[in-house]
Amino acid sequence: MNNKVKIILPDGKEKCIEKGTSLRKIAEQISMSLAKNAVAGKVNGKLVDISCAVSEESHIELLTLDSEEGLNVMRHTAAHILAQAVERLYGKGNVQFGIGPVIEHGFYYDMKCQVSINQSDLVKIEKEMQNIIQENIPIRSYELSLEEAQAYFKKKKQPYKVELLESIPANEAITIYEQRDFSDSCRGPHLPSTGYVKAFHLTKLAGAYWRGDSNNEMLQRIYGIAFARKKDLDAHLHFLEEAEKRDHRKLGKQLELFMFSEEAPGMPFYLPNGQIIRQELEQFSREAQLKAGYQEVRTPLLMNQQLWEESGHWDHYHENMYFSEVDHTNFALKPMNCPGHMLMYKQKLRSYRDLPIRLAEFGQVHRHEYSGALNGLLRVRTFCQDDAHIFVREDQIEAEMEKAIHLIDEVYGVFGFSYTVELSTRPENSMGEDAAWQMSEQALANVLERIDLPYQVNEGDGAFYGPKIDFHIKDALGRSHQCATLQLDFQMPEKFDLTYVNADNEKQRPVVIHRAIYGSIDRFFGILIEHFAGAFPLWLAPVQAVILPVSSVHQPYAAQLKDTFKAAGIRIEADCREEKLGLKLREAQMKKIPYIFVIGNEEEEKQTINVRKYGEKQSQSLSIMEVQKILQKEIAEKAIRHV
RNA sequence: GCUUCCAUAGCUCAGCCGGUAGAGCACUUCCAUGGUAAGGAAGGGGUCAGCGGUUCAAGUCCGCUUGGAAGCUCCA
Repeated sequence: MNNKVKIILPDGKEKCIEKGTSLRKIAEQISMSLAKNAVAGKVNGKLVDISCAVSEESHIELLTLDSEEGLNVMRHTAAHILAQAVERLYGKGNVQFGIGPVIEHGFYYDMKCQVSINQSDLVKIEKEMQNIIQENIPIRSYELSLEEAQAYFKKKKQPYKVELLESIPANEAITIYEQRDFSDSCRGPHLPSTGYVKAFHLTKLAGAYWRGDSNNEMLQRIYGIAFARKKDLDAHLHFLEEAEKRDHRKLGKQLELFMFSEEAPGMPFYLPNGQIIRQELEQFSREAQLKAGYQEVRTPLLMNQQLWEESGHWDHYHENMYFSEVDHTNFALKPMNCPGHMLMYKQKLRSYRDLPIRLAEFGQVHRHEYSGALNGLLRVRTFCQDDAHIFVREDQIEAEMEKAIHLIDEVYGVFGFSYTVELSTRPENSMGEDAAWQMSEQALANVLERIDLPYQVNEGDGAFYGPKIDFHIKDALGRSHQCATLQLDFQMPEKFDLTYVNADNEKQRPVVIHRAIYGSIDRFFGILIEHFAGAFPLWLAPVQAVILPVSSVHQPYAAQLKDTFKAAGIRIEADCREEKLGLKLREAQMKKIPYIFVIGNEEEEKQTINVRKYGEKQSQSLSIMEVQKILQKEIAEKAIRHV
């Protein structure tokens, strides 16, 4: 009998091994360093422990911590070590465990502990985890039948584990992973021993509902991050620090862009500096839209409840709406702009020749969000949408979608955002006929194919009234935000009985495209603050340049310059306080003002300006006209500052 | 909304085991006329988020309210 078996390595090389050889032994045969570094493996694409024996011809892959998959094995083991540490510290039987999966950059474990764990306990737990790693406890696994496993966890008083096992098919064997005093059911794989866990850190503590359902009990969740090297861990901690420095809430306060107040939770107050930026964003969008054939409109904030009942918002959305009763009539603050635009469409008879009609509005909407969901400008209860509704004939859908995509591309390009696109198709409880859905999904796909825009399909993630294309922008720290959206809608025209007269003088139903580019101007502003770390491009900067006279004798020249630049349309200030240049310069830098103009005797004599750009050390003297031209050009081009 | 944590001067924060409030920055005034990231001095500024309780005594301990932060789909 042949007790040899062939294995195929990732590079295509084949090898003959004894039947039943473990992956660890295979690694040893390949190289000592691989044997040392391999933490898990893959047999025919399936993740397995390094101790897994190979008994038939297979594709073999050995994983080290250099691969994402290997790293995730380590993170998973780290989660088990966390559970073990908690159990050691709080006593067996005092902690019930939920799930402990791997997440981006790390892991978490949900548990119910007799005594509640607080932030300062994390240090203690982390120390115990270090001990467990030091002890380098071997991790072994064995299989139990479902019944055996359930009995096992019942005995261990782990009700959540028992519940989890219920959802596993009865014929599947359950793997128990054991590391001395701790054991857990787990799909695996895991590291060979606890000592393989390298750099980790417990980051935060939070509540989490059992199985994510708010009707269930709340467990305590401990989050951790873990990396293959201390260096990677430090880099990630540095990234978190950087993100914190850029936090728009912090910068918003520092740069006096906006504020919040108890009197209106979740509703931003824009301070003069912030309002300038908002206005610029709005104006830029307005100009781009007008060029693209949109007409700007404005609809009331408050409309009667009946309208919202007709539009279907009452049914789907009234829990998120604000109401008010006046003159014995119920009114609602609009959570969306669509119904208003529908009424406008119906204002007169429309011909097929009129379409497409593109109605745009910077519409202020109110939506009641959970208090716990509020987050600076990123999640608010009132915000301004750069909303538009495009009324089209069916045959115009593709062309209009394409135009809208180009507009979005143009706008995002200005901020230096790259983006990815997702096409979401018909969801479960959707309205409308199959044919219409198929036609429209196809239309959207056609457009994306034609303009060669790569996209990902999200099956069943569309709105209940039609499919959509979402745009996700990537900011300077690599984080992704969903902003623009293009949604096809057959329901709204139906509900409002919208029609146009076709060439045969018959009434026809138009299709509506919902379109937003920034999405919420408020949220987009928040994203921009973090993207630029508060150092806005010149066209957005609330103060574009500041004049710093070296001493008070230069104040008249400062005043003259200020007038000149103001007249040229530049937002400029003169800092004429009786302070030293160094102080004024420091303050101007901290306000991230794009240009600093220093003027003294030399400049006044030659009628020049000594210009220093934000973030640069050197400065240069230029004539007034030259400086004015540079700034005007930079503003007109909406150039991005590279700081 | 729920869980945990937090709220002290305009801002950032200190304040131990409960004994009657502190720093830096900012602000005001004065001195200094200063050339590329903080010149010096003096001064004003607090219902310690709000309400209630325990106590001889509460910023501190306990409740409630308000506001804020993190998290609450990533399935052994």
